[in-house]
Amino acid sequence: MNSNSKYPIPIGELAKQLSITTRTIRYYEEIGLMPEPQRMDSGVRVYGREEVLRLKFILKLKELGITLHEMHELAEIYRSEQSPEKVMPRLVQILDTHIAQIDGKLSRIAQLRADLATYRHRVAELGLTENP
Amino acid sequence: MNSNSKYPIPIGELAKQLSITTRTIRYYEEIGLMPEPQRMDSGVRVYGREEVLRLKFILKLKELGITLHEMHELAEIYRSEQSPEKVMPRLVQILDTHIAQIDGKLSRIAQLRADLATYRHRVAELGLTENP
DNA sequence: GGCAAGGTTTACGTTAAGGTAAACCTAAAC
DNA sequence: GTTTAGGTTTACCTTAACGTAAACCTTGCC
Repeated sequence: MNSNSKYPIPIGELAKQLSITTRTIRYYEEIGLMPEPQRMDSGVRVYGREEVLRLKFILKLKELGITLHEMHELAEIYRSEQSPEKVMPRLVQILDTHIAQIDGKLSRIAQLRADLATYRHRVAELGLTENP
Repeated sequence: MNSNSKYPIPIGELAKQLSITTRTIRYYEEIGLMPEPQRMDSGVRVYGREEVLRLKFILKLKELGITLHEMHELAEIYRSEQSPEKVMPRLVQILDTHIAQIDGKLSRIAQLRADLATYRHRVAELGLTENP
């Protein structure tokens, strides 16, 4: 075991590790999703383990289609309640809403795809043409 | 049977019927997704059955997450090939791509939801907090 | 000492899919 | 004849999530 100085990590390296840009990290700070980090004497932002975990979670949720706005809402709940127990229901609710939407869209698009395969010769009638 | 003058239909009524705004219809024309329609003497746009079908199809695809850009691509293929047979493969391909993306997202988000239910008490570690 | 790498802040640019407003026209209604 | 409803074009505004550029600073390196 080593206290292998992985942390604190400067913004540039963190960005590189997560395959995002420093702009993105600063942007999340700008809109209040990320906390104001420690700075080096030169003013460079450096991040600790906590903040890195938080950022990773943000990226994960984003990848799943949760908007930064929704995350902000969750962060607000946490900030005012200081309890994960209060955050969970809302997070689950948001996830369920997304799941429902995605699920519906998936079945409808699959249905359309099936219809197209069956009625291949009738594409024209679906309106992709101006000539009957 | 009546030639129940449903067509040609002026832009305002069409918009109302489809629950969109006239701006949207004009926008689709602007970007070349809808053809330039007939006009009344006053200059008002009027649409025939063909164009209405086309617009409905556009709205359907849009609802399913197909971008206007992708539709434009399909329209281009049709315009140059003049054959639905040429359009179909690309349309199916686009749909498949979307299905794959949606499907992946759906399973990942469902997985996260399940994880949250199981590790409810560990939300903090997921980074939604700044305090270990 | 000088420059290149990598920061900093401030601020304007971008994309998608329209919204909204201004200035004008015309047809129907009162 | 003038208000009202519904068009027309032109053109700037909006939101999300950053990109990009300008002007400046600090640190390591030759």
